[in-house]
Amino acid sequence: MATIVRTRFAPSPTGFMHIGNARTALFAYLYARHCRGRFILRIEDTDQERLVDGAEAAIYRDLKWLGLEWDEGPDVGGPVGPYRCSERYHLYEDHIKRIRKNARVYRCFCSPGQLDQDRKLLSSQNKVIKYVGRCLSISEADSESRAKTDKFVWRMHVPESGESIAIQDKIRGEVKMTPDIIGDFIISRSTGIPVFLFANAVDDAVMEITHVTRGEDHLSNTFRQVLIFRALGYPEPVFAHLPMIGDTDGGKFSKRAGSLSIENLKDEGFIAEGIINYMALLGWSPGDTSETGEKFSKEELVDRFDLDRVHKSRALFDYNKLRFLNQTHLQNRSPEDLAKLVPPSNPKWSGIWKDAVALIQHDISTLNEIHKIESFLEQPDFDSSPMAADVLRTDQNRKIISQGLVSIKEKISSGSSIEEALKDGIKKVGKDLSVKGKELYFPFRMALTGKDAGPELNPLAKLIGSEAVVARLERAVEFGSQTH
RNA sequence: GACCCCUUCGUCUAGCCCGGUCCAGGACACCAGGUUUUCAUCCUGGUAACAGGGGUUCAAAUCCCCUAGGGGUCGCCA
Repeated sequence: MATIVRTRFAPSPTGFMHIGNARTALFAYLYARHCRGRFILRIEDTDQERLVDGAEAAIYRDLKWLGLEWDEGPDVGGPVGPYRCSERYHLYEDHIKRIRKNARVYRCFCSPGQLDQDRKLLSSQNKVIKYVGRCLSISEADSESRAKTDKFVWRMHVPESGESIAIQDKIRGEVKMTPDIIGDFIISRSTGIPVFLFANAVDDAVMEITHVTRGEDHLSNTFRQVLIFRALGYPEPVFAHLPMIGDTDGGKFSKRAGSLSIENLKDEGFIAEGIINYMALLGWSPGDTSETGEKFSKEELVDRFDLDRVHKSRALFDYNKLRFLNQTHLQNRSPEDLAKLVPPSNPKWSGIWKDAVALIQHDISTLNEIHKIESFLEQPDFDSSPMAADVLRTDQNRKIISQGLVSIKEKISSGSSIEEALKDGIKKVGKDLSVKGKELYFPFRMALTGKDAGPELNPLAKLIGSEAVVARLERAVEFGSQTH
């Protein structure tokens, strides 16, 4: 029986999903799909105090929006469920019992305050900070009787003299740690609920996760989890500790994590294809891209992705590159599609909206920028634009525009389309007054749009129609003469 | 403080395992030129990096050692 690759994404519902979480999910997803394996979603809600209302729903929403569909999870079920840790307590209890038989596990009655003092003392002496072992020597009989009245946690003992513990990491290779600095660690709280370290290891084992992909921040704790796997007699999974993502400002990523949440990015007008493409390139490389470019669809990523090519060092988030990649994916979409996704602010534009969107589709990096086209659909407001005044009030430009207007009107009345009329009209003034290039075109752009940048003029003219074109030019001439 | 991980253009990275083809390639950003009779799009070109120091070798971005810097962990958080 060939073992099927099983990866999981195991977020805790304590807040929004930021780009770091999402990238972890993406890598687990891509690897599973690449290997034709299974991608599992597990909600780690063992810390009831930190649960945030709606956070679990947000996880589903964001993953779905990104297109990272899971094969097993709390909502869809699966063969090794339930997939919510809070519904698996009976399983953890069984495993606590089991580990008591297989390993040195003991009750610890130390209070949190006591433990805190211990750590401070150790720290002031520049010693390794770990549990001092105060409760290790309590006899089984004493332990049993104290347990009836006192609060206690379960600790797993780590012999100091043991061999160094090695883990196999798919990204970092073999990583070793000597056991004398690990210390006896808590596996179950005084409430009876296991800590993350334990529940997470048990779940990964029972759910037969073959590849544990997670952030590098878990690397140090992995050694304890390996001890748990061994004591329980479960095979160890392959670990893949992903590099962290840092902030461009050099500051801590978490400080700006809010603005880098998936929800926020979506609100800013980024599309799933763009975000997926960008995240894949953060910490992973497809190799030589000089032939292929860096634009990849999710399917192409599934095809190429492998944990072997994940980087070891952390990557800094680069907003510019996200925008660029988002733009390339935006250019791929049909104008109809985009028009539907981003409706016009004013329903009166519904009829021409698709064509309007087509006009700026290639100039935008986010969906929200589509609305920029709306300002070109209205008569420009010259009065509030110093630049328009500068341009339209020169003698030469007034002449250019008014002569052009005459030609354009003639063309229209002789049956030309507005595009043709505008094009030929401008050409004619250019010839008559022998001006060309920017000198010729800029006055018309300003007269028609009131701006120095925007979509191509001829298609825009077609979009707004001949009446609007004439009206705008007339208004421009009038405005240009006001102070003369 | 201890331990673990990391270190190629400003940023993401290729190359590193299997030393020579690398006075280090691509992409974003930036700058310049071209196309579009403006801007943007698009095309072409340019600036820009092997953290530092020792070794090994005919030859090192690539192998070894040290130093420095960055990150992570050390919680009845995950």
